[in-house]
Amino acid sequence: MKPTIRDVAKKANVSVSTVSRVINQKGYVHEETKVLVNKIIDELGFIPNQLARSLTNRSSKIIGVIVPHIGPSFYGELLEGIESQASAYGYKIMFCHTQDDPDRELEYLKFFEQYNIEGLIIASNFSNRDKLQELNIPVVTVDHILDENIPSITSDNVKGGALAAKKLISTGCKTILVFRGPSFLLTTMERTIGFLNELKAHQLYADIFDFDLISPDVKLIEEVLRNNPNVDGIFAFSDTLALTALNIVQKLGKKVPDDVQIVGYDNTPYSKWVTPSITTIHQSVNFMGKQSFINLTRLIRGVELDSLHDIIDVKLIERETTKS
Amino acid sequence: MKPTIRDVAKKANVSVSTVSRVINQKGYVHEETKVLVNKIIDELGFIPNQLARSLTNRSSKIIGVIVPHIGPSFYGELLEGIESQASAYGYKIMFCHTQDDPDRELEYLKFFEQYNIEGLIIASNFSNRDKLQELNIPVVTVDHILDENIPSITSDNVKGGALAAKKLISTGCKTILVFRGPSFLLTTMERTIGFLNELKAHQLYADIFDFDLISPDVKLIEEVLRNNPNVDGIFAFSDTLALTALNIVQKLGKKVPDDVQIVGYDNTPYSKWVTPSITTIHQSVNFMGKQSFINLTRLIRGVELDSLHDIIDVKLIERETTKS
DNA sequence: CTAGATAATGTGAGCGGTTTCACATTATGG
DNA sequence: CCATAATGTGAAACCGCTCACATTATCTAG
Repeated sequence: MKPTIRDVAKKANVSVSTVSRVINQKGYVHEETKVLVNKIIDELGFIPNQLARSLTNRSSKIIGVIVPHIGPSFYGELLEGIESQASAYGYKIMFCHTQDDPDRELEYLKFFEQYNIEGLIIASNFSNRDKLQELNIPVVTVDHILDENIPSITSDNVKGGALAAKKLISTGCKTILVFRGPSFLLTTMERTIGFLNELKAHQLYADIFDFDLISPDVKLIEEVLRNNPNVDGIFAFSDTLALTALNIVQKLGKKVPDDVQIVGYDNTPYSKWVTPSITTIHQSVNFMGKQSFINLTRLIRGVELDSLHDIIDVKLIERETTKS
Repeated sequence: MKPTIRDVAKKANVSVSTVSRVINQKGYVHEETKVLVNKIIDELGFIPNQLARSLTNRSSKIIGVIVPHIGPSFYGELLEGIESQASAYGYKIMFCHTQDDPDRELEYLKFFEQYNIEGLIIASNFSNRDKLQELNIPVVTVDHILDENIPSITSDNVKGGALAAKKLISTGCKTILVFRGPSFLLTTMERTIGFLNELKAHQLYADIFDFDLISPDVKLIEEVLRNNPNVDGIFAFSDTLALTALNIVQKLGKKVPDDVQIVGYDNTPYSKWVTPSITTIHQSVNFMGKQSFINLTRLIRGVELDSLHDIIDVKLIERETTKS
């Protein structure tokens, strides 16, 4: 049986509260007894039961994290960022992946509630906004903005779009296609705006097509490309999509970047290794994860945030799918 | 304030214990009162506090998961598998990534202990075997075998190696290189054995080089390839490694698969989309995750496992980096 | 030398549940 | 018809810990 605080108290010949004080470094404790108690704690291998603590404290040292998927490297990196920061602060994270299913979201919220989580980081396109209110705990969203009043960390998608546009324009593209994600995503819309604005400034225009960013419909891409034989520039909203497009473009007998230039998004690890390597927009995902946790702990402690909506800079990584 | 069981009891005009019986469907409770209590529970939106329950039950409904990283799609998929299964069983998972640091492992074990986790899934190459014993909870390892007595789920790495060898042999490779992972990994050794055995059966031999599977040393690969100008077959232990090698091989002016054939490992999403697409060994990672959770819950319930060490089948996915 | 401040420790009531036990009521059967 | 079993309910102890408050020991100053 695991030793409890009482076991420690008994063996040290002090009261439970004294042991508690030692553990929590609160209140007065004589130096000698402190040493003694710590020695006994060590001997017994006593580890305070966090569940019991949480019960009295209402502070579980647990935060919840909701992501739509885990597989794609974006979310993997995000989780890594959050987790490493969390563990440094003594927090544990409970996470779930919703697969964009609102029902699962709800279910998970209940789960979290049961464990008195102290805060919630949401990286999915969350649908149950009102339920969130009921929970009455600090919430931070990442990669999305759910509500004006809910703090968020997003990357500068408008700039991302603009950077891609500038690159394609400066290298002479005239007939440009945008292979973007589903239009209900904020990221999709922002990148689109950034991109189109930049084009417009140069009297250019682009046709837009919506795809699944994770496993795009190959046939559809091919069809689009066949229908647009004059295309000389593509802005794809994920490297996966860029890679798939790249593949098909080549299959249709065009040279990249000579005939068609492509800019992807995410700077996934493999984008560097494929041939030709993919020019892409880099987001500091790990940093976004860390930052979201930091902001969340601020909210938990009741500290004002510097800015409600943090926007993380992005940059263009030039590689071989664009001309120089 | 969240409603407690006492609030429910008061409003329903019954005792707390009755409410508890209703919730847990234990012991006798009159049908009518059951209906009434359930109605009130619903009205109040009462959700039993899992922390409090855990305290009496010693069953936290939490399991711990330890992975070395999260980013690589292998672990992402694994986590997805575990998590989806866990949530279906009403379990939550707490996870951490150790980055192969034994100290972090220890730290996390303490964390987990504080939360009375019911079981542990380890997918990292765990170093603190003895500490594990002390924890005294069910443990399952995935992708590794830590100990004869600790149940494991691994994929059939020997077969994976053999499949790769068969493929390369059957398509005429004579001068073969193995680009494997670090030799301290079980997976590395098993694949090596499977591969070499198959070669030996055909009086063939391969030179072996150890690399980091996630971010391999590019210069080193290039050096190896320059030193082995006659190579006509490469077995790489990850798709990342395969892709990197592919890249360099082409840079050195060789054709894939005409001059050099390459077999990768993992069947990562992008392996299908690169040009040429990568022939690779597919592991059912998601399934491994699910299975590991299922086995773990068996152990938690004290049910005997069908087999202590489950081995999941692998298969060869033929693509364009090998001849047909 | 004693009052009052300060340091050190103990007591006991929760936190929100579960569970044992005792008791009351109703059903079964010889 | 009364003994015995099955059913339904509540009171209270307990899970392991924290915290407000009470108590005692020590110190300092007048």
